[in-house]
Amino acid sequence: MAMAMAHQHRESSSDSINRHLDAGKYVRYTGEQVEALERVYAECPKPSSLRRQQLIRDCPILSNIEPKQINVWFQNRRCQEKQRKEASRLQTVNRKMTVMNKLLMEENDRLQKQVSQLVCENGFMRQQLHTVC
Amino acid sequence: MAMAMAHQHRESSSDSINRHLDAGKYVRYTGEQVEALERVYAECPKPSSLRRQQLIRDCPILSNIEPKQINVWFQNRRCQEKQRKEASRLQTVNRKMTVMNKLLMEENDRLQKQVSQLVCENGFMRQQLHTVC
DNA sequence: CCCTAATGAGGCGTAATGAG
DNA sequence: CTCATTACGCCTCATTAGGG
Repeated sequence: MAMAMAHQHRESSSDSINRHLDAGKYVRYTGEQVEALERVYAECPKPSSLRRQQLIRDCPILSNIEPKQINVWFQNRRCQEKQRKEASRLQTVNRKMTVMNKLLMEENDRLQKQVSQLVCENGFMRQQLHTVC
Repeated sequence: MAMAMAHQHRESSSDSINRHLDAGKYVRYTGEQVEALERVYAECPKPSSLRRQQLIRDCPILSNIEPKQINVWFQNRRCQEKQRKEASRLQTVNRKMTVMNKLLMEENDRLQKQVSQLVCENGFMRQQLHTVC
């Protein structure tokens, strides 16, 4: 019945490569492509349009990507870095604060004890002065 | 049973039918649409596929959106909330830590002064005891 | 630039199916 | 029957891409 039909093989003719070749708009770039782009990004996160065109020319791996897409890639890449950087900044600040907090509490404790000690000695001496006079 | 339903729906509205419908690709949903979706989201961030279909039926504003798109909307919405929540959590923790830190430093300061004071008194009395004996 | 819609990859749970 | 496999649906996550 319907259940049996359901398990017939569905025509999955959408290989990622075919998708790219026909009218499919959305493509994942290959590991190599991303790697190449990342290498450029590391040196220059904001390449000029000239630089981008050069990139496409020199790098055969990227030749099937449109200049506009390259531009979008860099925009998205910058955005991503910004977000990650902010997140990790907050994390770092957080960690440091935690450590600082701990140290302060320890110091606080130490001072508390010191105060008690001194107060104690103080009282003792005060008493001795009284008995002497 | 739920599976069977899902498959039936899959069969009835086959891929080929959907193809030409998503010819006009990327659309921003209107304020009203988003508002309606948000209202549902507030109560149920993860509606079942049945619930989503209901939603489309009851809500004329959403009738021109495909079930799949509704699903995508909820997925993206959940993702967004998660990110925002995490970010604001970190901010909050940070603020609290800052306050805590400040208080601790003040307390520390106070204790420092108290210690100096006590040490001073202490030295003085020690001297007095010496002169007396 | 920013926000967000759309897509692909990969993981998880489970119903269907086949082998023993 | 049980156990392993597998195909499917749904989810998250990261990524690509469209428009304001």
